[in-house]
Amino acid sequence: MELSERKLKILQAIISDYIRTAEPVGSRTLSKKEGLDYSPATIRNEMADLEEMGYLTHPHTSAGRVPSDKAYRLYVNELMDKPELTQNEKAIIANRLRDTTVDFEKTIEHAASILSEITNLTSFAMTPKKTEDVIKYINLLSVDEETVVLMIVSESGKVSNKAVKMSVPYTEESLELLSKTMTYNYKGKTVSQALTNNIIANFETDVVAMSGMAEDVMPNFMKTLEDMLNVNLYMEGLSNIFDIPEYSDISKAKSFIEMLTQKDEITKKLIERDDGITVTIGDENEDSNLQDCSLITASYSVDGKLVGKIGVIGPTRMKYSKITSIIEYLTENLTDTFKLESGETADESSEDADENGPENQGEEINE
Amino acid sequence: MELSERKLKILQAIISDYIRTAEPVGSRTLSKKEGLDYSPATIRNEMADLEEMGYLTHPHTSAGRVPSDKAYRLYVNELMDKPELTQNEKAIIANRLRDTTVDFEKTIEHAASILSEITNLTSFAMTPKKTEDVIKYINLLSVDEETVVLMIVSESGKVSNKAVKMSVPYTEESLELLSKTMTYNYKGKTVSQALTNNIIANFETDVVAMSGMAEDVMPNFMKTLEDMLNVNLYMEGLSNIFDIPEYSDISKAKSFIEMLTQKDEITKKLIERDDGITVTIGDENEDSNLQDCSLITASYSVDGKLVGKIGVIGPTRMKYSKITSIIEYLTENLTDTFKLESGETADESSEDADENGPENQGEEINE
DNA sequence: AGTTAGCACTCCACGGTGGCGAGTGCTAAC
DNA sequence: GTTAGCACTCGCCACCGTGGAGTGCTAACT
Repeated sequence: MELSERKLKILQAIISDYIRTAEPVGSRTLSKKEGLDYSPATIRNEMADLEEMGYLTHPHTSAGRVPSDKAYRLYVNELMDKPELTQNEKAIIANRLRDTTVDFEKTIEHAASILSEITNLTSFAMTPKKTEDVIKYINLLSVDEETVVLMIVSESGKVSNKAVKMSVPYTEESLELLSKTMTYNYKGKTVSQALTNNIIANFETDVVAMSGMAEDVMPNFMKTLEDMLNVNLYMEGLSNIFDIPEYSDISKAKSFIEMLTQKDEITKKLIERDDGITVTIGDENEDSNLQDCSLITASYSVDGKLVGKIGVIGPTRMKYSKITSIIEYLTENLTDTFKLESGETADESSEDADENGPENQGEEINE
Repeated sequence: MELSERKLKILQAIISDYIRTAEPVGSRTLSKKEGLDYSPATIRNEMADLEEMGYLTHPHTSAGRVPSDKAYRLYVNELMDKPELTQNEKAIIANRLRDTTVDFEKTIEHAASILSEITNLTSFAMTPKKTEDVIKYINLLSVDEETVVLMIVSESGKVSNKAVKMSVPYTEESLELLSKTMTYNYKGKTVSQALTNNIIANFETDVVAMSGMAEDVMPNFMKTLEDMLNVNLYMEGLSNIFDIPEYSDISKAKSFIEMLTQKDEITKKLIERDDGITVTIGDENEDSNLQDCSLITASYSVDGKLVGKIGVIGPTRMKYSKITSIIEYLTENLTDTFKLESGETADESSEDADENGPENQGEEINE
């Protein structure tokens, strides 16, 4: 059976009505809609067809129709119109995003919380996976007789460090030599390359003279590199999931929250997802705990390379169009921020962040 | 009215029964208990007295008795016996705690998750408030023509850094001079002292020759110091709160989770709490969302000075005795860890962490 | 052939009812 | 002071019965 013009219209009406009200939609309600000037009976016939085709379901005989995941998929792919955000809405997002005084991590966390507040959904944001980050600079710095600080600076401007207890005496000169040798050996390599290259072995043969120092430093070097690969996940608005009617059942809510709080799992899944805006709806999600939810994620980039993810999780019955627009705009903004400022010095704007007046801060973007 | 020996016995029996079963306790049940060889009627009389004195309540006429917060308080203060953990239980905690390969932050997070798993409650752990941390060392390091890295090392071994974009040209020598001057000025001061001293103003007058560089560096210095004051809060086992019968009501559960996920608020409250083991029961908590819960917190220290907190939140009906012992042991262990290793190099044990065999890892401490 | 009115039917939601069980409070006897 | 006995209270639960919303089908209409 083909999806006639009229069927599409009806389907769209059902979907948007259901998204708005969370109530099954009946034929009478629909027939009163603008642009659907048919009797309830006619609409019922069409709905029966749509149900047969898998676009609608029926909680029980005498209830209205509810869109299926298949219907949402059609809606997202073809039916919905993605509205441009208004200037005002954009200003709210941009202002709040700029209103971060601290570092990169905090900005990401902040972005998640903005997203959650605006959408009234649970949001999350993942810092970039830094596998491809390139080592720029390695330095060892004397702190006291037995402590040095190992410091790794990467092309993306990230600085990682670790205090190292030295078991052998050292001089400023030997420290500098070791720093230079390490920089020479690893500069230009990505973090993951450096890690796979079996660093320690290489070193022992290369620079026998200071093998004692290297023995102290290298394990810490590896650990710091590993640390640099770590991805942080921030989650905000967790309690919003209680607005999903499916989770008014406590045991379901519990297992859902259990799943969401397993950051490692979530992170893995986020990494696997495609870059760009990605929507998965209901049973398109593998995880059984997610089958009543939809996920919208998008990626932002840092320095044009490293890719982080941000997104929301909510009921399949969510405002796909609006939310997609919001996330799109938010990630564009993030990417811009991290291009412009090239690294950590992203905070001159803290003084004039409220130039559009503080009255914008608390507003909410609706509909 | 006095609390006779017999009343205390009955009260204790009710409390421990109720903690175990979560069901109101009736007179018949009690009279069958070891050591309470009175008829139900006698016990009923005593219970009526206890209720009048405020130690028991009554969900409704024909239900058994339930301990009041006042009763729990009495129990915690006087009635309960704090059992020493068995060697096996201690080994489980110690082993799992040692099984952290990474840094300080991760260890704290790990401790929270251990605590949550063992107690089946929601746990949290706060990293120390570093107000009292003493600045040991400040360094500026050239990365490229326009970027330097500012690094602050503290007595407790914590290293903080920040990449700084320089708006004026600089030489290695001027960098070193600035580092030395800063170190000279701030070494020995605590982070909070340094912050209150109006650093920037001081500097402009002192070292006119490099005021351009200082103008770039000082704001970042302040921000980094502020950053050092940040306290991180980790929370684990959030979903365990659904086991509290009070929160089988969705709207209550929602507002509860809302409260718990406001990290700033929670952090503030944790900081305010006394050091050492502290138990607050039900309505002893100011927050209205916490009035059905009890909180047990304890403090651990790092380097003998900085104090962090760790604790659990659960139903007033929790196993106070067991949980107190667990938290006590855990914090002792944490304090030891951070004394021994003095700083960041806390990970040699990663290889032999499972010396007692991996079969211990999954076990749970019951009763 | 497509559309519509009419009607019987289905099923949920909701409020009331009655029996059961657990546990109490009181009284009177031990 | 302790206990047995008994009436009473209340929550829980299962069981209606009714009302409303919405459907599917059929037959009539355009």
